[in-house]
Amino acid sequence: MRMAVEDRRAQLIEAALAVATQDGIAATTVRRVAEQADVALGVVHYAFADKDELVAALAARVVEELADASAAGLAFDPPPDLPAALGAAVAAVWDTIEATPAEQLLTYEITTFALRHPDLRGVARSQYEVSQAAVERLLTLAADATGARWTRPVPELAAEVLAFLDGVTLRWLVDRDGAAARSRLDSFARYLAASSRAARRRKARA
Amino acid sequence: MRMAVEDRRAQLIEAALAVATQDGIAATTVRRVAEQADVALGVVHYAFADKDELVAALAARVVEELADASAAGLAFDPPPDLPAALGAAVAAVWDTIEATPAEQLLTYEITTFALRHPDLRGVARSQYEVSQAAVERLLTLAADATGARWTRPVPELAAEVLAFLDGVTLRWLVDRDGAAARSRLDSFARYLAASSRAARRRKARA
DNA sequence: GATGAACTTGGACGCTTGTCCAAGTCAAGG
DNA sequence: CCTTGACTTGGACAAGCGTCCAAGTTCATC
Repeated sequence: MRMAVEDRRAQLIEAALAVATQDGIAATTVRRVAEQADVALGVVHYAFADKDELVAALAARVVEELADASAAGLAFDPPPDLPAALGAAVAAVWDTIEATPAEQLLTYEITTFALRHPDLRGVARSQYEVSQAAVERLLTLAADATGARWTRPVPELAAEVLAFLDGVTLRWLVDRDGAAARSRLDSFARYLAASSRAARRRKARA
Repeated sequence: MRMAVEDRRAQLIEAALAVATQDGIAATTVRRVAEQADVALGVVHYAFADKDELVAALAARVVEELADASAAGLAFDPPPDLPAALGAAVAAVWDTIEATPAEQLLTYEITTFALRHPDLRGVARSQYEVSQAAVERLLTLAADATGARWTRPVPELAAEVLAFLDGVTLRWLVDRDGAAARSRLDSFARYLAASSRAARRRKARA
């Protein structure tokens, strides 16, 4: 079917994402992408100058998806106090992760791939920028909603949360022990709550 | 030069390790390995039936190196108390990591690679088994040396340490902010120390 | 010194990869 | 209707890949 080149690009990026999610970056060849999109081989090189350009677009798309998923993680139940709110947030985030192992694996693949290709270093950086910002928002929101305050800088806390979450996720991809992962996250959530001061009844101020 | 087939295998594994460390698994082709070892192409297939067999041997070698590095991390200064001991241990481990970024990256690459190839799943598992055991030894040793006791199961603590360390390392590979990494690890070490009871003067008992 | 097993050599093979292009098809504007 | 620019097609190309093998070399053993 005939398409405008920008629409074609979008379609091919989705196709590349599908292939990469299923079989990894290494298996994401121009031909596989064309086949997935049900398109002639030449079309791909009409829409993208290089394979590198396609891969870069794919990487950017993965970061975008990461941002979407992070944003979705911000919706959690009405929390009574900070510890409970953190627990709920952690559970929500983890549910998303546990439901999408292939996407998580692809994220790590993109990271290592980017580290091997200097021109994609920016991609790896933006992965962390996006995630860091999302966690900061979540921490701030949790504190605000419960009227508590963090006793340490939120960016530092967010970086630690992110590191822990990354490590737990990667290990879970290997051992698939969801219960262990949840327990580790809960433990960390309790630690985190220790870096906050409870509300002092000034909830009605705003 | 003529060699026994097992020596040849060892040599080729080292060559493969060198190539993979420098340019990643994707760039680790049979030809590159042969060239690195300064050996004819056919030699590789005389020593290994498959490329898969070579890669499996490489992966095992990386795990082995991980074990060695972990063991080396157990040697740290005489600690006065547990928090200080943990700080010293963390610093020692981090020094090793920061000195070998390419090796760290390769470790993550091996993990994701193994996750994409079901027959290598065992490799990914043993990466964690080795690291987990090393961290457990380190935690036990630190407590023993300072006469303190952990108030939570060591395996749980070790798993959390490992997750955090993994996450911090991966992020450092991307942003190369060593100061931030150290600060995060210190923060976690303090949290860890909170899961211990100080010595009660029964040091002379043993 | 002859024999046979162990190891090396260099090249060939079929396949997949990214890239490229001439010719064809389509849709819109004059 | 015809022209023009945009998009598609199918195949070709060289390079790199893993694999294989027949012939050559080396070395220990008898």
